[in-house]
Amino acid sequence: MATIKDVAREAKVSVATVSRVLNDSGPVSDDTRHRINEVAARMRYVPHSGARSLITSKTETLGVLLPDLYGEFFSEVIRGMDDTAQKNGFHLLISRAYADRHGIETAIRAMRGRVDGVVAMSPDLDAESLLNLPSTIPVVLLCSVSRGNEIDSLTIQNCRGAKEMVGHLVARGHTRIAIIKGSPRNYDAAERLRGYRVALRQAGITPDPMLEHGGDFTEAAGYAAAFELLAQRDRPTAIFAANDSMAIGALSALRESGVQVPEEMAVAGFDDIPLARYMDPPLSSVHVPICELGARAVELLLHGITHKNDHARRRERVSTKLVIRRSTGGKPVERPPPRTLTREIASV
Amino acid sequence: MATIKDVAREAKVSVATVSRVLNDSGPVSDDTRHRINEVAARMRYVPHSGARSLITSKTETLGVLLPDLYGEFFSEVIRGMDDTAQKNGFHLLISRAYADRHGIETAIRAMRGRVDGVVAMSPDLDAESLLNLPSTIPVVLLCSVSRGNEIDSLTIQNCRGAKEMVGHLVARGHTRIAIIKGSPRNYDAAERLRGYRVALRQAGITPDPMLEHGGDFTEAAGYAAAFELLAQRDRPTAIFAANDSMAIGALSALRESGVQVPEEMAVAGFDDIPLARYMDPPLSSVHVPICELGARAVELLLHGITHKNDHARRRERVSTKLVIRRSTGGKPVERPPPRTLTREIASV
DNA sequence: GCCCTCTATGTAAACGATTACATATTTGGG
DNA sequence: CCCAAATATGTAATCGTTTACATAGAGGGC
Repeated sequence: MATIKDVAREAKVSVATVSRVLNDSGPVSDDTRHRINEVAARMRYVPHSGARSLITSKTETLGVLLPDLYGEFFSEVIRGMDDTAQKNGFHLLISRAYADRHGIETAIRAMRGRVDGVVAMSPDLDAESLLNLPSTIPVVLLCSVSRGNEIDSLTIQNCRGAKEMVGHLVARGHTRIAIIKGSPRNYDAAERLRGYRVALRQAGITPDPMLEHGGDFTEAAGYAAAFELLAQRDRPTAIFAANDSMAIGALSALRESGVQVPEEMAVAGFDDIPLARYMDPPLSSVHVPICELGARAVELLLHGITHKNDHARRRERVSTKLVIRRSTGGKPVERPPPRTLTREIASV
Repeated sequence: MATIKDVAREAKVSVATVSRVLNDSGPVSDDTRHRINEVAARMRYVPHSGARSLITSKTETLGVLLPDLYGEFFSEVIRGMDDTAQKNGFHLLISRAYADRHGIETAIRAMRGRVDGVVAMSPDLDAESLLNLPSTIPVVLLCSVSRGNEIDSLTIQNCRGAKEMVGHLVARGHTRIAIIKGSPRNYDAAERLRGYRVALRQAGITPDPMLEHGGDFTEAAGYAAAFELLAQRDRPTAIFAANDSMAIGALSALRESGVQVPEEMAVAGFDDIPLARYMDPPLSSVHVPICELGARAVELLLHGITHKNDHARRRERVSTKLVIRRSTGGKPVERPPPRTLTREIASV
């Protein structure tokens, strides 16, 4: 593979001049500049990033630490991150890591020298264990906060979103509203549960432990939970699932049980994954701009990297939006946006 | 940040000895070994990977080039890749790139020096344009083949899978079977279409162009396509969608149109995403082991990296499995696997 | 007791870039 | 026409590793 020396030799200049052309630093005559560019292109020269990072102590790479993620969320958050990173000339080094202290620390160590900063998604509530990270590099915490710690963090407006959704159910006359909770030690799950309780209290309803059912964000969990809720003596009239996957599982269970949605049971989710509107009935949900979440996380991180010194630590929150569809008996029918494909759409 | 020199000074040895301990190369007395390990741990020393890769010309990082991907596929394929990579001490540098020649080439160039090999997913049919890549590093092509080229490739058994599904529909008595095709220039889409046609011909049915409807793998496309197919004079009795997302869109459209599935119209998908079984009715599909696909791709790549010289080029294919549920009027009800959560499941 | 072979360690040269500093050439003002 | 300033280019140190080679004891066979 061609090195800068090869290019220099071929163009009959010194390596310094080649470097100047490539980085556009220092003065070079137009003549030499063109010659060097031509030679570099011809030889398909690409600077060795390792060598470069050795001397500049910059890698132009961001580390991304993710826990085990379910479909839509994973791809969307990475999409947002990658777009923003690429726009700024950065690469993404992605790694799945156990969300516990040891896992994250190991992963961050393994990345030292490879990255200029890290976005760590650790929805685990133990985030405060990240307190004394060997945080010699900037870190942005995604979907969790580090108590009392000097780490940037970015979270979803979980509590507000849940509050609004439950408020909507209350407004529609429901008083026995169940929740299918998210994974036990999960930050998002905890916040959504909090929002649920706050909304109930605000409506003068005392949260009933029997109506708070465990879950783990999977369809299977929602499916199982719905059966159990149905079997209760004093059955709820509405189910708020902490994410869409569980809501979809619940819908499936209700269907099998012959329970009409939304007439006999209203169902709501959280996340507003693309599929939500294609459910039967279309699922009311709390829209989360996942892509923007990723984008913003990278922006925060990049800011932390460039302004390493005078970078005030921040905590940001991306806002959610209530999306009401038929599963809560909301608006009539929301049609998916028409799309013209091979032929015109005839009968919509 | 601590360097090898710092450790050497602190442990009162030369850098060579430290290096030997860290890489377990060459003889070192137990005494010094322990001392160095202790010092290194205390100082939180981590070797600078750039410097290391400079001299060893290994980065222990794999590049992953992905096109715009939809949810489930994306996360699963990365899960498989990351697991296998981590097991072998490798990192993943992930980048989304336009699937065309220019995009891939640019992306691969940008990765030079950063990675030891690349998994490029370019479902675009133009894959043969990758012929004369500056392929100085091993490349594995995912979900596409490079015609006549010396590049490893790994694909899904699309044709066989589609054939089996359409065969199943035929076996159930359908003769007018429509297909909602995938994205126009997509390899998987083309192969699934081919399987569809082969199956029809084997059943003595001549493929009807009117029954081959365009699509692009999105729910919206399936939704729109279903309406159009319904509006046809000689309506099909079964719809085979080239992926599950479109099948789900189609189900939604059929529901709105008051068409009974599977009685009036059978529906089948491809991919078997987790949601498929929670649809109404549960969706028959062709199961694709996406995670394994990613894992196998990395295995192939790692083999290509270690046996750079005597590595015979390969083309592999991961096999699919027919999963029949109610949407094609198949078996009775397939229950999701029971899951024990907070409480025991009572009434399943 | 000598020499050879291990074992343990150190020295210094790479690897491929960037960049401060030095040098050579041109330009222009007086 | 001379000198300073600006422009163009080269030289060499440096970043943090690995590793071939050199060196120095220690042990053992004769």
